[in-house]
Order: sequence, then structure tokens, then C-alpha cells
Amino acid sequence: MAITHDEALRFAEDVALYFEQDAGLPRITGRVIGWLLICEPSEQTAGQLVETLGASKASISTSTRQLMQAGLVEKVSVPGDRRTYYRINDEGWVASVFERLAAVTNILKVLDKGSELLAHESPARRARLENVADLYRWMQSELPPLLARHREQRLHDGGEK
Amino acid sequence: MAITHDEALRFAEDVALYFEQDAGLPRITGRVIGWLLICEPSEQTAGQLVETLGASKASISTSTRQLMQAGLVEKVSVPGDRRTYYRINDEGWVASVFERLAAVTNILKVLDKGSELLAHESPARRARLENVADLYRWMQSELPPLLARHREQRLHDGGEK
DNA sequence: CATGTCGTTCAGCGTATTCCGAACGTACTG
DNA sequence: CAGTACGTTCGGAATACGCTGAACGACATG
Repeated sequence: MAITHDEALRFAEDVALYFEQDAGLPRITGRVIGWLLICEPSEQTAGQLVETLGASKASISTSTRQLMQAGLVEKVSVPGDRRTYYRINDEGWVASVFERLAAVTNILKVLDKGSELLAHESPARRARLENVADLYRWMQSELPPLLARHREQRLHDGGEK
Repeated sequence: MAITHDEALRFAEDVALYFEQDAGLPRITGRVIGWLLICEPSEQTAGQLVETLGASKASISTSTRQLMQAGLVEKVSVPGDRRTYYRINDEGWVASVFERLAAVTNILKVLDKGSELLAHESPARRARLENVADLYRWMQSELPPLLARHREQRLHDGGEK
């Protein structure tokens, strides 16, 4: 009835495939994420990741660093243990997802510059670019409230549980 | 005062850089998008794109096809003209951006499968994966209303203008 | 001080991707 | 039926990327 090692590994593989296709992450990085989501215990050393995922130390080192930078994974240290443990960082995950959504509006820096270039052109000429820019401006104004609502809701739900 | 050819080309280059970094599109595909956003007239033939962007016919052919498939660009045909023209598709752009946002929740298919694997494990063991899955479930429930509000707002603004 | 463990960094190999030129298909024209 | 204009598709070259092994540094232990 309990989950088997193979099932967990296959799950990690599925997660890896998703992040590869949808977020452009390297395969191994996705495997680390997937495995950390389902492994027992939740904290894993680099050595354990190397062995269970069949990747090199080098790859694990770089992917854990990137995941920590992205905020999806955090370092854990244990007194009297020289090794460092890695585990999923729930808080960082929320921030990361919203960051990913917000990244869509990064193009506004470029579009606004284009908008200035067309400042003295006819409205008809400007319309094409402005329509697109307006879409991203709308996104930029709507995403922060969305995050705020999520925080608020999580606060209440957490209290109720 | 009017925008120069070089300025427009540089703008296209900036757009290309953005799409390359943020969406993983090939450089040339991004150039096509950028140029179509700012060129005059708004419709351009493949031949024109080849010449102004300095790319091969082959590259323009594949990138325009992909952009049409993504919905960002549409084909325009002119009576008595064998050539096909390409131009930015505003409608498709909105759909594409929301599609991109919604893609974030594609991971739910995988996470739900993992959730089943842990169905008979202790709540403490399940919490890690469930917390993450809940985040994406929340996203999945919030994104469609966001799109609906956008549509509604656009309808009103369009009427007022 | 030698030895072992843990982790990072770097050069290089193998693979995938991007882009082009060339060949081809299609359709219009003299 | 040649001769063009227009566009797509197909190898192949150049390039970028992922991953590894090996060398290295830091730190603890015998």
C-alpha cells in the first residue's frame, strides 16, 4: 500500500518532464524538484540525490544552487553534521510562481520605449503597439492584487485548520 | 521627428531579446514579432521580412508558421496578389498571454498523480506535496475569472472610446 | 601530517537547436 | 511550354546547452 521507490522515482521523472517542457529547466533540475516533493525524509543530502537520481555531483551541485536561488529549495544544516540537506521551500514556491507570472510583463520596458518612438505618429499608426502594451499594463496592475488575495486567503485557511 | 528605419529595427531587436530570454523563442521569431509591431504598413510579405530582417526565406517561413499557430500573427490575402501578408493579431495575443499564464497549472496533472500515490500515507508525509498542489489548484480557479474580467473591461472601454 | 568526506568549479564531450542554402512544388505569365 | 515569382521542406554547418569526470579547496579525524 505504501509508495514504492520506483513509483517515487517515476513521479520525479514526470515532474522533470513538466519543468523541462513548460519552464525550460534542465532535466536534472526537474528531477531534484520532483524527488524532494515526495521523498522520505523531506531533507536530502547532495550525496543522496546523486545516488537516487543517478546524476553526477557536479550536476546536483549546480541544480541545487539554482533551485535555492529561485527560492524553491532551501538549505538545512544539522548540528554535528558537515553535510547540508536540501528540502522544498513552501514559502519560496508561492513567490516563485507569482514571479513567473509577473515575468510576462517584463516586455513592458521594451514596449514603452517603442511607444515613445511612435509618440509623434498618428493614432492609427500607434494603435497596434498600444493595444498590445495595454494588455500587459493591465496584467501588471492585476497580478499584485491576485497575490494579495492569495496571501489573505491562506492566512484565514491556515487559522481554520 | 518620425521614427527612423534604424530605430524600428533596434526596437525589433529588443523585442527579440525579450522573447528569447523570457519565452525561449528563437531570435528570428522574436524579430518578426517586434518588426510587425512597429512596421508601416502593418501588413508585410515574407519577402519584405526577409529583406528588412536579413534572414533567410526558410527562417521566415518557419517562424511565421509558428507565430500563426501561436495566434500572435495572422495571414492576410489581397485580391489579385499572389503573395501572403502577415500582421499582428490582437485577439490572438490576449489568448496567447492567458494561455501562457494557464500553462503554469499544467503541472497539476502530475501532482495529482503523486497525490494518489501518497493517498495512504500519513498526513504529515502528504503535507509537503499537498501544499504545493493547493497553490496550483488555487491558480487554476483564479485565472479564468481574471480572463473574464479582462474581456468585460475591454468591452466597456471599447464602447466608450 | 596524512587521510577521508563533502562540496564547488572548470574543461571537454555529446547532443540538441538554430539558421541557412539548395532543391522542390505550385501557380501565374508571355 | 519555358520562364518567373512565391513559398515550403530538407540536409548540413555552426552554435549553444547539458552533463560529466577530474581537479581542487575546505574541513574534520586518525
